[in-house]
Amino acid sequence: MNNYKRYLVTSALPYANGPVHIGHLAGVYVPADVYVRYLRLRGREVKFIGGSDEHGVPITIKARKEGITPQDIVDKYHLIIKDSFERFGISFDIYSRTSSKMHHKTASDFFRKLYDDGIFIEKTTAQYYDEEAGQFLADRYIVGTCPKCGNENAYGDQCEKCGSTLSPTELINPHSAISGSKPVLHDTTHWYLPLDRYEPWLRRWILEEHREWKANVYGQCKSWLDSGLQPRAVSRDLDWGVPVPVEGAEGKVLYVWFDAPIGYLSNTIELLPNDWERWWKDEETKMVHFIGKDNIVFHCIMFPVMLKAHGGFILPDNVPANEFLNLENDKISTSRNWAVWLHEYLDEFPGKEDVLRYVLCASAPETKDNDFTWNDFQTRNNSELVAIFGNFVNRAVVLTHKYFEGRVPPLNALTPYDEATLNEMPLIKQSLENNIETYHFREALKDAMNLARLGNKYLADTEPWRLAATDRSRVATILNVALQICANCAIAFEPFLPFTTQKLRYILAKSADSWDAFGRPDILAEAHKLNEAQLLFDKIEDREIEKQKAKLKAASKLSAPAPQKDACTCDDFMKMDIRTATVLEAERVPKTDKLLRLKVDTGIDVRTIVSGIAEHYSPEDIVGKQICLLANLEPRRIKGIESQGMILMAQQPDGTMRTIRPDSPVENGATVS
RNA sequence: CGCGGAGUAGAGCAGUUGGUAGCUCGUCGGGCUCAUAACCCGGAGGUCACAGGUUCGAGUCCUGUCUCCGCUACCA
Repeated sequence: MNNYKRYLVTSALPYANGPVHIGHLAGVYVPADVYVRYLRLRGREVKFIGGSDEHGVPITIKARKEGITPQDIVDKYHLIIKDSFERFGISFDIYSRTSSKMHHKTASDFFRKLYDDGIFIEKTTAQYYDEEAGQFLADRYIVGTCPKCGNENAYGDQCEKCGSTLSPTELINPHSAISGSKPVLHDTTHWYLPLDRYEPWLRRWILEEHREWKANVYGQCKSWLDSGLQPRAVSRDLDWGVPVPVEGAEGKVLYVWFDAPIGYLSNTIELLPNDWERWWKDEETKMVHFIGKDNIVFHCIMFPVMLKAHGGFILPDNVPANEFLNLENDKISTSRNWAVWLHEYLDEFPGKEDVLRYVLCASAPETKDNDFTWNDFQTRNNSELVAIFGNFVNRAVVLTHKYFEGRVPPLNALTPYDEATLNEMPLIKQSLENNIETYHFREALKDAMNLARLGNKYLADTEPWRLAATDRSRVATILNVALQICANCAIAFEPFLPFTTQKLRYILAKSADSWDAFGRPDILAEAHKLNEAQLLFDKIEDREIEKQKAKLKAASKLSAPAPQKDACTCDDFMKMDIRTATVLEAERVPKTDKLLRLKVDTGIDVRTIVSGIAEHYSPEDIVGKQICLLANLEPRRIKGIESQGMILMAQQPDGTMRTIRPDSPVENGATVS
């Protein structure tokens, strides 16, 4: 199984339009770092490649919004990200960026090679163009009325109200989400990677030769392959990115998903300008991509096809994709600021890098989405790191200082129980190795913790403190065994908790051991002098946790009111006929989640209104209630029902809605101004 | 809508080829006192999402249903 000579490990390139948060860490960087640290410790040749992904539309939008250049954005976040990874101990051999010269050249050459080999299909299509902003619009940045349900805020690719998939040209009254202007259709030419031509090869490579891939990865690939692959555009009309290296392709750049994975290659070349080929072209190199589940198709379908089409490159041996981490029962969201940011954590919990590494690894979303809570963070620190691991080391070292002046006592006659305990260590080592090599990092970490548990149990069962006065020779043996377990912990935890093991080695006055020493009962020599005991971990108090919870809530845009809209004139407002009305009847619109069909008395007539409030009001709640109504809104058919007006609702930042109504009943049809 | 993943004790997870449901935390009881009131032992707690089916036997295989997540904005 292990005939590989070296390992090339990549982790998904974080997108440089925001800092790194715990979701990124748990999904990708912590497992990848554990893996490479383990490999290095075993003496394997390994390179760990990372970098920022700095191209793509969202960065240009963000820049426009903030009135700065895309380069300003990526410079800012690249630095924050790179710095926070370093402080957190993510041990990249290189952390570079896709805006680098090397990457531009590599990606450009890569594209050009495929172009010259006639791999691409060239197609000209009509796309919406925003003349005011001077750019073509991605589907998502075109907003208009859904032709199927009448929702005015449907996106160019999908209507979120009725869920139907759309193309931008189907939208009624389309307008640009960037400038608000009406987009026009312009012809544009793009290059497509014909994934379909590689389908038979992909089927064999993945479905037959890589059955060992994780269920989520394998299943997703199978699903894509079974539904048939389509050519995929690899260029975009945009002025931010790697220019398409073809005559007459001005104003076009490589699609960010074509460009980004090449970043792994560029960054390797940057790291090893004279030696990179060994890592990308030699069949004896094992390439592993650590990613999140949203990236599966790009790393398992697109990038391999790119590498295959280019020729001469090895392919990934495995793509261990993780699921997502939630935070306090809600999705992590950059835009809503619902996240724990790494750089802030590092500032607020100095010296506790390993606590976060531990918690994220112990509850990593390996098989399904998982939830990070601050309470869980505290519990894992206090009842696992402090109580099991830290406490065991402290007991062993304190006892040694107390009875043997801090020198490792001699190992005298072993009891069967001593031997059984020592024999456990190689078994734990074996299990830990198996788990890491099969990407089961949660279980591997549990193995390491079992070593500390073994130590605590050993001390409790042998009770050296009771024998101190009567059988010094026996106490010597017990403490020798306990200290050997400590020394083993210093190796076992090294991939997971590098800061802690460094501290532990200091306490043991020991330089780093190789992995081969793990499992051995004689790592520490007799009479070896230890340093003073110090605590590996500190308890985390309730108030620190409460502080974080409060901070999260306060920072989240959930609690921030929406910003003020652009100014409007009095005339604009007076055009609207807002009046009071009473709900006479209400019923759910079948097969919808959000819609209620209401019959209301407006004072001038009784009319039907379809309103998207079913998630906030049940029909019984609202019948008989007085409400305010925008009466002269153009009628619109929603789910086949004509809606003659709109009910005024107050929407809170968390999305919940309440009706607006007079504080005491008024006559129906009273005008509101 | 479709496709993929997930649904196992209060919480977080493991259950490989079908053969007595396990682990960690929490909880309750006991022990110990070297240790950051930490540690060790024991108990309680599960109709393995739901409904059918195959089988001597199903958490595991088959069929159907429900819920969450992804593919589909920000984003791992």
